Amino acid sequence: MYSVAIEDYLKSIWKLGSKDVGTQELASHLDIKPASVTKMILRLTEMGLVDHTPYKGASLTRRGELEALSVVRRHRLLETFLSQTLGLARDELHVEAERLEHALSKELEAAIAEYLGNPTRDPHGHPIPGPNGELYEETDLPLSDSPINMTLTVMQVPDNDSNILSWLENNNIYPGTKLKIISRDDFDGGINVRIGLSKIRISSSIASLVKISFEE
Amino acid sequence: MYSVAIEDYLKSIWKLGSKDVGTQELASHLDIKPASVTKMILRLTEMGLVDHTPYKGASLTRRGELEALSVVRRHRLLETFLSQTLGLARDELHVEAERLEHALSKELEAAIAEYLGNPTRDPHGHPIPGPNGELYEETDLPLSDSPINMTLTVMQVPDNDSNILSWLENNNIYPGTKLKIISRDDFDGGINVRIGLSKIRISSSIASLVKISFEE
DNA sequence: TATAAAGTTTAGCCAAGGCTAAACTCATTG
DNA sequence: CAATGAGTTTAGCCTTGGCTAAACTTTATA
Repeated sequence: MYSVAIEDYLKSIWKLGSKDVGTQELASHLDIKPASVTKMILRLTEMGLVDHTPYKGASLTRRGELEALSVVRRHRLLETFLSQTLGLARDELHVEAERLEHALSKELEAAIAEYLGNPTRDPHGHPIPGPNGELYEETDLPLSDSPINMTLTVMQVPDNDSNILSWLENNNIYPGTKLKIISRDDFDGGINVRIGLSKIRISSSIASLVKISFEE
Repeated sequence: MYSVAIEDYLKSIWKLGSKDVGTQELASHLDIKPASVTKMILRLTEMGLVDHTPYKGASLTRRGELEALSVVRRHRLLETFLSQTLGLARDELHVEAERLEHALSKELEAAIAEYLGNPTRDPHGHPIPGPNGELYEETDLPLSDSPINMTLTVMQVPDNDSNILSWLENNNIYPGTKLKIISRDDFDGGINVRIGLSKIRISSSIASLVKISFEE
């Protein structure tokens, strides 16, 4: 069993992408100082969870990646479970799962997955890694890059910003929502969309966090 | 928010009774060394959670007691929740709740309590403290001290020993079970009981951990 | 009542995981 | 191509919460 701190580091590196992650980038993501990150990265390298090139950055080894996926799996299963059983709102899920994920045994993880019918998406539409780190190919596209005048299905909303999330919720945007882009504003990339009968404008920064697919 | 370690100390002191708890007793309950306990007790005293008389023992202050009750509440709510939703067996509950209890926010605690209809007993029959530390009077009696030839209702089984617990379960002894003591063996205090159609013998050590009431 | 045993505390060590301040690297860019 | 500034690392410190070994109390017993 790895410590909470180690699990958080691995999860953060995983979220920040497959390429080398910089010390500062990681530090701000974890809300700690760069010097602390360097120290921990050395330990993680020692443990074989991370590859580190000084002054360049760090990336997960296969072992580190599997551990990160395990944390992400627990997180997303918990979000799904809390949503289904307690009916927590989408914008409350993240913060609760964030702490519980570190206290979930393999057995309880399995029981929850079983109870939920082994879901592959959490309530935000994010894919849930399998018990051995299997993660299906992501084909969802950012709404900000999507074509005009096609019917799009929202597949994912962000999970970690409850302000954005409740704004989206209030505008009926969540996984499953159908919408159509009417036009794009040149000056700032904001888009105007139709959802059912209403039209709303979505800023490009938010639109880049919403993922869609073209399927029915 | 107190650390996991502090919550565990307070819970242990609470479980070990209202009188002064000795260093060694606490150490063995927490499975750490006495010297470590002394050090932590000094910190807890400093924090106003514990009263300590050197070479005599420690007891909870009111603040410490309230915090302990909060941990116990979370633990027992979690056991109840995991039992209800996932159908975990009574002997699996304790160990899972033991880690989750430290990661439960006030909000989630409230949501779970609400979902369960504010239960006052957990699946082992132990009373669940209220949100402000309210704990109703315990009137349950150890089975080992109970009178012969009366119909008794099992109210509580232990929560922390899965061996005993699964033995009891296999013999249909759990909260709600009706039974009658047929006789008591003088030589070791073991008792012979009738449960429905079957008769079994219960050792005095186990019988002292099962609590009953005389109600219907 | 002196002393041994049992229990408690103190002193000092260690690892984890933060921090600040200072030193170092590296990619610019004048 | 030297210098500057951004980013990274090192050095050294701190707290938490364990540990062992040694010192100290208290209690029980001879």
